Amino acid sequence: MNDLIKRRYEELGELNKLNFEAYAYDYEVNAYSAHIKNNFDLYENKDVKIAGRIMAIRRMGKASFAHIQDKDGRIQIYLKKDEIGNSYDAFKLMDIGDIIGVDGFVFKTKTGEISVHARSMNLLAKSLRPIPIAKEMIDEEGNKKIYDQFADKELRYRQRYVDLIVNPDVRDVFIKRTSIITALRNYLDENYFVEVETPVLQPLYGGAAARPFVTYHNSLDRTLYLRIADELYLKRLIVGGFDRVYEISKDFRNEGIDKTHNPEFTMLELYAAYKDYNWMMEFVENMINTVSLKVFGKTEFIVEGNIINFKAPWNRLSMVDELKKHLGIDVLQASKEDLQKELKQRGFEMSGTESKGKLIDILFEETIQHTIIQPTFVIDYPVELSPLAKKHRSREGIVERFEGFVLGREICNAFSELNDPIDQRQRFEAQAKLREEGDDEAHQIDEDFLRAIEYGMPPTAGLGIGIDRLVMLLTGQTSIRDVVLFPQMRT
RNA sequence: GGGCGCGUAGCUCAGUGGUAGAGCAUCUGCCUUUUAAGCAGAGGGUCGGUGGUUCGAGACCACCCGCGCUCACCA
Repeated sequence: MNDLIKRRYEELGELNKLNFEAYAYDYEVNAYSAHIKNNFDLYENKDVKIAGRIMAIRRMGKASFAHIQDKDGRIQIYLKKDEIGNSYDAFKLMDIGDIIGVDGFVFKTKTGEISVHARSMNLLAKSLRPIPIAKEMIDEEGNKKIYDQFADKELRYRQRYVDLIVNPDVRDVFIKRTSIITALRNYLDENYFVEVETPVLQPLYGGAAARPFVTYHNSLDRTLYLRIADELYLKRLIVGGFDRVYEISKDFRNEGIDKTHNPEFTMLELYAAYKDYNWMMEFVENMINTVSLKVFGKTEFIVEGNIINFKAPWNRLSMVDELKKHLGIDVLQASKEDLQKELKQRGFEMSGTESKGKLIDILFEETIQHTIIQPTFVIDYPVELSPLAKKHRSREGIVERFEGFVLGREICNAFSELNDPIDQRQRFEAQAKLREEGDDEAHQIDEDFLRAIEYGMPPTAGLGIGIDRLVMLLTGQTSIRDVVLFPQMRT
């Protein structure tokens, strides 16, 4: 044990001798730092009870100043030996990191800082470990400078509780995250969507192209999969007569971890009966427009030096038309070999097992996708890539599907849902064939899902939005780890 | 999984083969409106781990662990 920790255990004993309980049961808080500072005229000379963690101490013999941090920020407290007696001796044994309650009146110091002049002080929880304290200073231009900030990313993610204590910006991002999700929920609720919960443990996984986590149920004696998507269960509910459903929940994909991928991530999926993908495009742009106004009061964001505007309506681009325009290739007419040749010329390595749809997808990703900066719906995807989407009503070989892109990154995926059970069976069979050929991300045949839509599923529009990535964009974070409280780490 | 980089005090970092350093934090003393409080003094290290090279390794070499960036796969 290092000396800093040993010291704190000793102080704990000393505090007990002074009849100071190190771990209290409660404290009647009636004011918070930010509210006091923002409403000084209401609070001046009024009594308040505040509580929080000591973040800085300036002792001057028989009087001391300290900053304590509560849920909203920091406020200074002032303690005088004359006035708090025994508690002042206890305060001498306290450290940065300890949690205290202060009862006192609000005043302004000589230098103008709004503070609480203590009448009494209670220890609520003794901190036994030193926190990586960062000192703050406001320079002449009013900019906040932080010294020795706790910056080691590994420690910040593994010990998020410490990160949250010492890096206030981190807390702000997560509060924004919650506000975004709340705003999405409100918007959906106002539009008559019903929030539901569907199984995380599934006997068959589906609804996306991805490798699953595999687990095992002992008493059922069978393999179960952690869901990779909610889609097939939510559409069963559309069959069951819910007109509009949504679910916000974790999906799990057994893939690599990087800046934009965490193995468990939060997905919003929603389905609306009697609507198609054209309706859904308007719905999405209005939803994001509304949410950004509600949470941030604006639709314009500066992300990585680009001004992004989420104001509806967003651009629309046809994937096949763009490829024809920019590369002069009609991907629908072109053979698989033509596409392979085209990609090879551009220097892309292929395994040779890619389907034609996949080749079109690669071509699009490599040539056009990264040029899309402003929020844009890319429409009309090849049928091979979209086994759950309805065929385009007038164009051969493509489906009624769109993905939303911002800054070259996908933020949502949607389609007119395939409700023809005969077509759906054929699509599943095509996927099964790909699977046999070694594509371990190809869709499994879900007989019960087929059975469900054989009862009849109304025409339906469906949408999935990766919440983590949406939060990244709106809060300006460049790593998914900075919008997930406890990101996956090697153990 | 591949490539590049990093790991030294609680935190942030110096230290290019010869006694392990700084600032903040901690401790002692002084200080009753300070604010990166101040002044004077003190303590604190398995230099990520294991081997190796060397008279001598924090530094050089090998392997391992962890993290970051990046490429591949995916949302």
